[in-house]
Amino acid sequence: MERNRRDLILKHIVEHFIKTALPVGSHTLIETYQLPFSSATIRNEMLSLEQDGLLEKTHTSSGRIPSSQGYQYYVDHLRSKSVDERIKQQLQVMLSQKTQSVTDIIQKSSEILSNMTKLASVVLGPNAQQEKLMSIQVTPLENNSATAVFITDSGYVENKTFVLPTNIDKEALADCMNLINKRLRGTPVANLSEKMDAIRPILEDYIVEHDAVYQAFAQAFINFASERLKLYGKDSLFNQPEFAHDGDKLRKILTMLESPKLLDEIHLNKNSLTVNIGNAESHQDLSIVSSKLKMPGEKEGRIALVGPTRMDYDRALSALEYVTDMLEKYFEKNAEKPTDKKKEKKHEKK
Amino acid sequence: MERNRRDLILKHIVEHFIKTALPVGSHTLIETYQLPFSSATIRNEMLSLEQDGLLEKTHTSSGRIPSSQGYQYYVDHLRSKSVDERIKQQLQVMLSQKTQSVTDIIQKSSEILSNMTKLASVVLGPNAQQEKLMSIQVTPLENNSATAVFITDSGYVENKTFVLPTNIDKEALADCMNLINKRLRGTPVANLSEKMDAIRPILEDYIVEHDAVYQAFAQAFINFASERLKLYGKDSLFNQPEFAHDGDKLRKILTMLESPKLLDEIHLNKNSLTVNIGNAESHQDLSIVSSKLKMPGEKEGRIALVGPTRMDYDRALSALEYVTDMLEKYFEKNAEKPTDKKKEKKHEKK
DNA sequence: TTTAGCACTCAATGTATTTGAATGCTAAAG
DNA sequence: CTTTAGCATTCAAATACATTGAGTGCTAAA
Repeated sequence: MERNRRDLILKHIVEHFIKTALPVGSHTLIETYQLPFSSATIRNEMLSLEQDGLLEKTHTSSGRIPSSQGYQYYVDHLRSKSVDERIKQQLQVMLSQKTQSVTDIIQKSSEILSNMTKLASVVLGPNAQQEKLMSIQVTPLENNSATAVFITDSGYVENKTFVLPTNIDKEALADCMNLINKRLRGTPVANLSEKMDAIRPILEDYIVEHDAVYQAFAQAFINFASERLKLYGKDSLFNQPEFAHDGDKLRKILTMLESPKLLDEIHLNKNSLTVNIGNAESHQDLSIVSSKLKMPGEKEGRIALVGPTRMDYDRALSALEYVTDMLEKYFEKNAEKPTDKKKEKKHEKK
Repeated sequence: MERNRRDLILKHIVEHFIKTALPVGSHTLIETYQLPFSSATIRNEMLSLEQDGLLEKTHTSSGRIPSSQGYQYYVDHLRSKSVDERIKQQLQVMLSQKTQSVTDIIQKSSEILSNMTKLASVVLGPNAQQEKLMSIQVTPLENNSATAVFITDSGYVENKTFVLPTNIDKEALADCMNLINKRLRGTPVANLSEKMDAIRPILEDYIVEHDAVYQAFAQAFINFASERLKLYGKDSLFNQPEFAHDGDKLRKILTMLESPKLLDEIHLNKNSLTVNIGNAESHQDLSIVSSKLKMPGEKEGRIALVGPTRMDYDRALSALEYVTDMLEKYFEKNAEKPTDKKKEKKHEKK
């Protein structure tokens, strides 16, 4: 019974604070939640919770707000794990559409998540070790330039346009690219840069201005290696009251969202589901909730939700859990499906 | 003489306000610029300028700030047109690098502009009427999916991955794509959507799951048609004092920067160089300075600088003028250069 | 036409005072 | 031993009020 009351109070404080963004006092608590205790009792419990580091005060005579630990405890033991029906619906509708690529699906899921939780959603693609180069194509354009297009096995495309001082011989180019493709196909994109040395002689053999091509390739490979990260619903954050009147804070958040630090933080969340609360140094007032996502082809990505420390963790976590679960099931189901080897209609040349 | 003094005062007021963001009073003006008139004289002139709608007061007994018209007059008649040497240098260094594509050059120029002016820089690519489709390639991936890559004549790449419920016959696919390429090459991307009907029968002929491909193409064509716009140095805006303490305003600005309205505004600037000042409705406190840019192949783009109404117009305009001038010269020069028809080394098959 | 001088305005700043939601503690009641 | 009533206390936030100073407009003299 004792433990129960303590938890109940903490739960209410966290949830009330999440709603109002205002410190919660003993009196408010009794009134709004009709608790059968006196304010003094609540105060005693609050004192104890504070001593255990789960609550904080903004000043000596203010109400309490949850501490990082308090949020953590709430997330681990107290939240209701209720999934918004609208998310279920939207996800189902989305998944029922046919011929969508994996990327499409993840992107749309991420948008749904962001819309429903009003948080920014970050998608981290499979890392450069897991992605393999599928094909390189070079298309000559006008003006002595050409575009190189690189595709990975999961359909990620990188491209780079470059200028050749001389016109390019299309046949030589095609031959050359065939060779390079054979050499590089299947290489994890992380290792492409190392293989540059290997293809240089091939380029030299076929193309006068091999250096331009070499540079273009090198550049593209570097881009490939840099983490693929997509951000959705950044604007949701703007509407959070804590940032509304503090331009400075908002600015920091936005720079944070585009900085590599964000990635580091998400990477730190190794578990399948973790909460990372406002660690003073890197992202004050910012929390990250993230979840691993198994993708087809033994690949692994991550979806994360980013928002103010005072975010609705129950909502965010439940939504995130639900969505990643459903996606994994969907991917598994579609992988099982016997790869239909039926040939395409053969077309007789006209 | 009279006209001169008037102009001098307006010029100083505008420039002082641009520096300080504070209303300028008669006394301040004399002191900081050592003017040989009494404060009363200045006040008389200021009154007259105000009556002509070039100055404004924030309250009855405050100093003056320039009105929109005031800025406009300043820009048209008063600014010094001095180009920062650092811009000249940086641009020169950048242009001296070889084998850069047009896009690279424009992108880097835009970054230089943004850095030097501390404003956000917007690049508007050639419109969908000017860009022509160069090539379509479909690459099969694993998991029954495939990626279609579309390239325009100036090297802009669009791609779309889709899933085919059945495995794809590579030969049929290649034949089919050859046909479609022949049919569509050279089509302005704006007109691609219309031509979808024409390619449907071809797809039906060759590919069982033609609908998936059709959808993917349609989607990519829609993306193509949507304006290509790049934004650089958005963060520069954060550091502007007017936005620092007003999260709400900052938020509006940022949403504005990503909204299609921005495009409309830039499009309205038909002249080669115009200033568009804080029109109450769409973008309060925001000004756009934009310039046409002739690109190789009879194409036309636009570069714009976006910042607070109180921006350093002289600096911004001079920089923008200088950069677009230099780029156009560069493009012309490189077009003149006789297209070197020298063949590539022919490679003997091993 | 210009300027000195003066009365006046008003945002910004500073200082006190009040208010009220909260606490902690003590002592009595359950 | 737990709960509660009651009371002194704290402190941010609101309110009111006075002060300051940079600015104006106007008038009358240079």
